[in-house]
Amino acid sequence: MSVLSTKERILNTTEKIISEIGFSSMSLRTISTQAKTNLAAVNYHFGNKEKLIEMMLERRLDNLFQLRINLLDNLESGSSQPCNLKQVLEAFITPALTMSNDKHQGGSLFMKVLARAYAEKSEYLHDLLSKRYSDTIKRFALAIQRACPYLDEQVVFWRFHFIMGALVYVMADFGASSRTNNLSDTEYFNICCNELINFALSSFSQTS
Amino acid sequence: MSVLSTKERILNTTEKIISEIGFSSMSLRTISTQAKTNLAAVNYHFGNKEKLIEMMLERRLDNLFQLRINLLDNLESGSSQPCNLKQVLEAFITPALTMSNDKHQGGSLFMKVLARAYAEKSEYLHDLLSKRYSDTIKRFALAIQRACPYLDEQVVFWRFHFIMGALVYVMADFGASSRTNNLSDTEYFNICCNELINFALSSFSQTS
DNA sequence: ATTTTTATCAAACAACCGTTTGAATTTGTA
DNA sequence: TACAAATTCAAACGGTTGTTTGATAAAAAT
Repeated sequence: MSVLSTKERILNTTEKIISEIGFSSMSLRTISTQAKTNLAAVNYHFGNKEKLIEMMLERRLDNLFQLRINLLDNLESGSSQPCNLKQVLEAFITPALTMSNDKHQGGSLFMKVLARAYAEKSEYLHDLLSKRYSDTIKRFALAIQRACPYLDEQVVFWRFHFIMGALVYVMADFGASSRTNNLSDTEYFNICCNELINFALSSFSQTS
Repeated sequence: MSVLSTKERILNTTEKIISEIGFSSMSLRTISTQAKTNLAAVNYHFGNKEKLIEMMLERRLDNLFQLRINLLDNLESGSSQPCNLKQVLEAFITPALTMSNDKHQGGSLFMKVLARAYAEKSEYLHDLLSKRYSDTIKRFALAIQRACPYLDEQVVFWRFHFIMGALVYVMADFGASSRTNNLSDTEYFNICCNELINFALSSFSQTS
C-alpha cells in the first residue's frame, strides 16, 4: 500500500485526477492533497506542473508503443511478404485496449488520460507523438498499405486516422452510458476489443 | 458588421474562444474583451458562465439535429422499405461536415466546440444529448440496422458509435497536421466528407 | 418632458491558481 | 553520536478566476 514513494503517489494521483476532470481543470492542490503529501512536494520532485505532466505521459507511452512495436516486429520477422491485415490492426489496437483493461498497474486510468490529451490537443502529447512515436505510426500505416494494395495510399491514410479516432473515442469510455448492465468490466472490454478490430478490418475492405 | 447585439457578439466570441482553447481554459474576461464589451455584461445577459455555455450549445445543436432529421424523413417517406445504407450515413454525417465547412454562419467554429465538448465530457452536452437528441440517434441506429439485416444488432450499435468517434475526431481537425498544403479548406472538407462516408459505408460491409 | 426600464461600465470581492521561501523534520552517512 | 543531505511542511507571494455592486448612460414608455 503505502510503500509507494511520494513521487510515485503524485504520478499515480495525477493520472487519476486528469482521467477524471481533464488537464486544464486539474490543480496541484487537489493532486497533493489526494496523494497525501504537501503542495510544495510537487514542485520539489518535478520542478513545475508542466514537467509533472510530461513525466506522467512518458512513463506510460514508452510502454504502450513498445508493445505495439514488439507485435509488429514479430509479424514482419522471417518474411518479406505483406502481413495479414487483421494481425496488423490487432498489433496496433490490442496494446491500447489491454492497457485500458489493466487495473493493477493503473493503465486503465492512463488510457483515459491519453484520450483527454488527444481531445484537448495537449501540446505535451502532440510534441511527444510527432517527435518520438511518429516513426512507429508510419510503420503501421505502411504495413496496412502493403496488406491492402487494392486501396489508394491516401485512402489508407484517412481510414487509419479514422480508426485512431474511434480508438480514442472508445478509450475515453464514451460508450459507457449505453453499456449493458450485466457485463463485467473484463467482458465489456473483451467485446469492445473484438468489435473494434472487426470494425477496423471491415473498414479496410474493398468498396464497390 | 457591428449590427450584432451584445448578446450575439458574446455568443459568437464564446464559440470562437472555446473552439481555440477549450471549455475549461476559457475565461469570461477574454470573451468580454474580444466581444468588445464589459465583463459584467456576460453575467447581465446570461446569468452565469454555465448558462452562457448552455445557450451557446443549444443555439446550434437544434439546427444540426433538425438537418439530420429532415434528411432521414425524406429517405423514409413514401416507402416502408429499408433505406439505402449510404444515404442513411450521409444523412447523419453530411450535416455535421456541412456545418464544419460553413464559415459565414460560424458553424465551422461550432463543430470544433462540439468536438471539444465530447472530448472534455461536458456535462452540459451529455445532458443535452441524452435528453433531447437520443431519440434521433436511436432512429438512425434503427435505420442502419434495417439496411444491414446481415449484421447483428449489437454490431451495428458498436460500429455506429465508432463512426461517431471518427466523426468527432475529424471535426476536431486532428488530421490538420497532415493536411496537404496545396488544398483549400473547401477542397479539404469535401475530400474529408467523401472519405468519411466511404469509410463508414465500408465498415458496415459484411465481414467473413 | 419626465419617468421607468434596460444596458453598460469600472471597481471591488472572495476564492483559487502555480510557485517560492525558509524553517522543521526525516533520512543517510561518516 | 554528530554531521550533512534529502525531504516535508505551513505560510505567503502575485496573478487570474467568476461573480457582485453601485454608479452611469442609453432607450423606451408614459
